[in-house]
Amino acid sequence: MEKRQATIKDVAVAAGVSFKTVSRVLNQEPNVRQELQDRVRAAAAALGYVPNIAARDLAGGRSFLIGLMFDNPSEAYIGQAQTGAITRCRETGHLLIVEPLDSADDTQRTLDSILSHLRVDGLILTPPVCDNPMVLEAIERAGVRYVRIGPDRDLDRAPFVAMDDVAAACDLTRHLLDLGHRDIGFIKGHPDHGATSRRLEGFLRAMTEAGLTVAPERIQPGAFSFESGMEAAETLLSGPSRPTAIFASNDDMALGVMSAASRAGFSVPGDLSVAGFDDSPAAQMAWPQLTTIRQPVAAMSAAAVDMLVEARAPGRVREPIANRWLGYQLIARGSTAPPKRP
Amino acid sequence: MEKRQATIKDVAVAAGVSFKTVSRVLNQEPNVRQELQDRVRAAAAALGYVPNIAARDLAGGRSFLIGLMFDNPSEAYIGQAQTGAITRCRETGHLLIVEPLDSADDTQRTLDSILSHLRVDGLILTPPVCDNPMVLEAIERAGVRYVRIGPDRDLDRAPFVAMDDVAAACDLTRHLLDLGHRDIGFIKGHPDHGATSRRLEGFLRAMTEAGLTVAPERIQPGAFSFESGMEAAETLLSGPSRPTAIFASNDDMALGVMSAASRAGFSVPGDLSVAGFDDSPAAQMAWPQLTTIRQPVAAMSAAAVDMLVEARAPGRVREPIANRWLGYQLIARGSTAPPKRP
DNA sequence: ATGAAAGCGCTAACAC
DNA sequence: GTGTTAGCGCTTTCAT
Repeated sequence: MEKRQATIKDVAVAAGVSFKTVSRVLNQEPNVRQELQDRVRAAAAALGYVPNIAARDLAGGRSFLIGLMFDNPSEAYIGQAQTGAITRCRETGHLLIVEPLDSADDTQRTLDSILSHLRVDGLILTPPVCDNPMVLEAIERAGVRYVRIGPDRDLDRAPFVAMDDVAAACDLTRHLLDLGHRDIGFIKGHPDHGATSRRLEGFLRAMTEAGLTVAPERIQPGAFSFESGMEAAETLLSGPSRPTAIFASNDDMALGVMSAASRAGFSVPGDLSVAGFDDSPAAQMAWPQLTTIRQPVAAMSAAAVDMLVEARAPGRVREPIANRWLGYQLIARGSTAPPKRP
Repeated sequence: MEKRQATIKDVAVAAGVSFKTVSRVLNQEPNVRQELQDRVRAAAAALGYVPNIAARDLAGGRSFLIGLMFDNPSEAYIGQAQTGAITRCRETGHLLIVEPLDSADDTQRTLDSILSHLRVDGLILTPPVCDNPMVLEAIERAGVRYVRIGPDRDLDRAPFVAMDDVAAACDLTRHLLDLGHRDIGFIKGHPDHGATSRRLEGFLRAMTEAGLTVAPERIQPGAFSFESGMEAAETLLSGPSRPTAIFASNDDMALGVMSAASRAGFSVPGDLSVAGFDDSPAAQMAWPQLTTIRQPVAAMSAAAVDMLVEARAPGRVREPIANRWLGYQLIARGSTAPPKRP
């Protein structure tokens, strides 16, 4: 059988101080002499002391639990989000609770029930739940603090961590420019999504910075679907002159572009370079593989944990959490190459 | 701001009893008159009372946290396991904690650290961590109760929930027999895996029950890999007489069989029926789609939660947890059909 | 069958 | 700077 876990009092006795001083050291509160801090830490280490979460919760109102709420069709995305969150949680002494939501049964009652039993210091929401009004309302009603990952709407409603879509689109466009492309088509995303305008903005900025102007017909509407990418590509490739590269606002549309291109007799990347966005699993299955932008999912959820934990640090006033914009990763693969005719 | 959460005392006042009686009702302890039970429950419901987990933990030593530890390459498997576990956790008032392990950094120190901070009522282990000796030792050292899902080795070491491989293999064989097959080849799995012999046993049992004898050359070795399936199929299909169906001990090998068959000029299922095991994602992507056995992953993790929760029910002596064998699902798809020549 | 008292391990106010 | 005194909300004794 196990020996009884050491408590804060055991540490206090071993260090020759009052147990309150131990508490101060553990919580990094000010007003403890360096010498005592060292003694306390040494004693804690020697005893293998681990604070009792339940007691800290009961007395201090902090559960040291972080919740991850999701309702995402992509298992891979969830896996990355969990990994990133748990890694940071371990560093901060928190535990990660998962709360998968099944859009089917998410009645208001179910949500309220889940939330009333949930006792976390903060909740992380991934897309698309992070944009679900009913969920957000339930969480706010329950008075739980939350951080959204890559939200699409209502950016002022709550703190979030997101990828810098503008910079990423800018960078991806520069990749095409560096390859030698000058005439680049762009396919917009679904108009309801916030990312749509940000990606367009990044594209235009890079083009402008390169001293290029973009003809209006080079910018086609899309809807983030394979079909919409195909249709847009047909339009872009049918005119009297055609672009040497197409930047689709996501991978699904980029795949549609590749399909339309091959049907029209153009080879990728020989006759046409194609770039996507998201690095979805399909991006690697396509042939040639898609050049795209990968979201830093693990880093985003890790950052979300940080934001939540910091917001509840001892002696912290309840001030608003600042949003964070994280870097992305440009994945250059086979679907982009220098244009044949300069 | 939120109103203060109702406590057990509020419920007691509302119900006109002592708060200890409320505690008894909530914990389903004996010795409370039915009338009082009803009154307490009504009061609790009216106040929207939810027990404080931290307080229960501190006083009673139960955290109402269940941990799910995994290190599994298959995101889909993990997703199902999580869904099944969380569903049951919600019913029992528990929270689910995830502990992904990264085989790379699982030093003994890391494991001990993780486990010392983990404060759960029980741990669920999925394959392959559930067969990792270092992990099991660390958990036992930490004195944490655990249940394994689909373990492969050391079945007596700790309670587990598993699929009945023998029955499933038996059933899948019967499916082939019912289709009219009499000469069936079998490809064994990797010799190190416990499932290997169980699946063979099920196959042989069904054949025997059908009054058939199996020639030794109809049973080929394999290693659960695509290549080993291919090689085994080449052997099975090259002899003077060939089976009309092949039962591979997992999907990867079944896919190898299909590949070898088409290379040898046999069509599936026209000339040869092929059955696999596992219902891996690839089983649906193949053409024709694979007839196979699906493991009840979600049901298994739900059962694991049950076993853990029941073991800690109030007034429960610490008696051993009984293992559970769960049903499987036979997924009949296009790769199996009646034989051409009877 | 019910209630009263004690205390789980810690943090939050206060003292000194 | 450091220690003391109260609880947090519940379960556990132990009375009755």
